[in-house]
Amino acid sequence: MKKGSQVTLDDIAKRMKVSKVTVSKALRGHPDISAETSKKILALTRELGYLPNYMARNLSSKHTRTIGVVVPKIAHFFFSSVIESMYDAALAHKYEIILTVSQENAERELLHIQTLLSMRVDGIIISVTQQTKDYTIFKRVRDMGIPITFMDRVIDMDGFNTVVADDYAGAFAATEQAVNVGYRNIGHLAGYAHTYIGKERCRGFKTALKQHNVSLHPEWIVQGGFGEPDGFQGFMKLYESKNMPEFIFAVTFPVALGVYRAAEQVGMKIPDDIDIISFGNSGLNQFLSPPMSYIEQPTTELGKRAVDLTIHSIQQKDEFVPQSIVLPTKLVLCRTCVTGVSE
Amino acid sequence: MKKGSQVTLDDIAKRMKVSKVTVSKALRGHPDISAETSKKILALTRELGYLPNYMARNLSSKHTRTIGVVVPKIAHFFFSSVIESMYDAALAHKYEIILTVSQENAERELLHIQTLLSMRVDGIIISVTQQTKDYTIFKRVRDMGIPITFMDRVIDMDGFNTVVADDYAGAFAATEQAVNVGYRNIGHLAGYAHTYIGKERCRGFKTALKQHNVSLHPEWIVQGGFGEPDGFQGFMKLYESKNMPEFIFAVTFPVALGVYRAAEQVGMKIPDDIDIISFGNSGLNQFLSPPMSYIEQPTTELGKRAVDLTIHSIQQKDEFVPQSIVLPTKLVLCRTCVTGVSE
DNA sequence: GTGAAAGCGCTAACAA
DNA sequence: TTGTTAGCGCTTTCAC
Repeated sequence: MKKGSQVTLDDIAKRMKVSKVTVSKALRGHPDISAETSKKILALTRELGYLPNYMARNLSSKHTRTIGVVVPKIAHFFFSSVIESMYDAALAHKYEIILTVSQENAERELLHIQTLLSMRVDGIIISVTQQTKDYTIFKRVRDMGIPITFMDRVIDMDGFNTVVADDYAGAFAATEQAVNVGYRNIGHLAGYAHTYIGKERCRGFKTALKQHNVSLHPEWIVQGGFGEPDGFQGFMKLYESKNMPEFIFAVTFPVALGVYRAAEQVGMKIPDDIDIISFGNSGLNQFLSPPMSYIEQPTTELGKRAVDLTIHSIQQKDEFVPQSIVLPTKLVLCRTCVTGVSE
Repeated sequence: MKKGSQVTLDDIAKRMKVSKVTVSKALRGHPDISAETSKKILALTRELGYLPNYMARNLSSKHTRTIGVVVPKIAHFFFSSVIESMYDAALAHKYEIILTVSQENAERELLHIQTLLSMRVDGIIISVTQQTKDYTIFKRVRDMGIPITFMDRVIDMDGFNTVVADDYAGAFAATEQAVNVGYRNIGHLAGYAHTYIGKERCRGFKTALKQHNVSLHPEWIVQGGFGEPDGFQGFMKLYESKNMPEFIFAVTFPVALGVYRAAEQVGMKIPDDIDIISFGNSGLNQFLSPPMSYIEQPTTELGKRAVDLTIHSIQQKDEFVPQSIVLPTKLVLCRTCVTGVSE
């Protein structure tokens, strides 16, 4: 049997001696069709192994029950968790997810958005790359009437759905915890200042210091990316400056990992020689030595809410009002950032 | 602007006062069209922000340049790495990936395959769930003439493409290493015996023991799943039997993690009280304490080869010959499975 | 409750 | 080099 020989609506219609319209309606549970004909059609359909051709269906119906997703990375605890929950949420609504990966590359991101548009997805969920600066495509998508929701890595422009963790409050809580256990010399490996999460987490950090009258050392806020190598380099930069803080607030879990690796390399013990807390974690945190305290991100919730919101917007179609969802984070204490300084 | 108002081939054709066929050909770089008209068309196309409607294109062209992928999990180091490399490989061939997640659920797996079929993907790559027993859908897909390649989690039936790591040889090497450093009491947390990887890894384990004249204790081969909790339980079962091996070969990295957690809980030190090696690893292995020795799986290669092979099969279309690719693994030594027993 | 006609946006085959 | 005709498999609209 060749690929072309898939059974079609017409085949079923002919066998049943009804029109294909009847079959089409029966398959979609349209109330027009009598229970009896419906049942017969369903039976034959199953027998012949009929599978509707979505291309044809979508072409005439003008919607695809499909959501396009663009993420910067997959092999990354945060994103893989979020993505997995998106798939679950979509399934619950009988929507399909079309996932694409930008690999932190803005050009590739644009390409993927165009592909998703060509696939005529009903909505788009996106976590932008670290270097996304051109927002014209997003405006264009919105003007085309297809809802777009930004998740976690949002952009600083209004008029779009956003779903984020409470980056500010989480960073504040983490920093405050460090202060509470007695640290006064606190640094921050901060990621990129031009991204939303970089900005918000840094703001939470600074505000917490100020509110607790702890002096802020600008040279201890080091910029960089959000990955493990960035954490490593950031630590090294502090280390080589011969003027290290006692404590580091890492902007992401991978950055914190970089610190673990760097500390090991230069022979500093965590948490005694250098203490740390991070924004975000991974399932493997408990196996770190020592297990690190962290701000827990609601990954499952993030994915689910992004999907739910997008579908909601799709269904509103006409005048849709952009919504912003901010999800609470949680401070989880393990074996860092708990003892404080022995003065 | 509403969603319906996307610009179509016809719009461009009318503006250009040519037929839509000309435009269609120009867009696809068909040699029929003169360079000059082509250039003009491309320019207008860009200006109007035309994006081809893949539904329509695919409906008439009978292929989609799309590969459906079904995996049991995403938030898992092995799969997320493989998936990421699949995306890269597909991009290089200008194919799209439609990813679906079975969550280790055979029913959901079947559902996803049907969806992919409805989407008329040109080929399918699948890693089956731990409980997939019904192969009729796979035969059906094959009979429909659409290539299907199994990756890592393959089935025991011929006539399909397969891409796997050399599970047997890897398990053999791991076990042999344990023997070489002096262990004689060696156990195996083995996963499911009815799966291909479970079977092959166990076979490698047994063969290595036999070949080195190390006696095999059936009670030290404990079945279970491939996840972290399974490793935990497996360890506990051994522990509670009051008859523990000195060494454990873990069938997967998550299983090994379970052992780490269990050992910590009962107060046994790795590698002194109980030593271990695992099949597979994760980027976080170096942060374990102690870092574990492991059999490295060629995740990137696995993903790439699966995609390449699938596309190859798609392009052969007519008489396609199923191919089996076995990729070598590598023994990586860290701080377990290196010292051996102090007799 | 059922069906005929039209068309979704595109490509394939063939003419001109 | 360009255009005409037909049709992919389905849904929609409206008539019966």
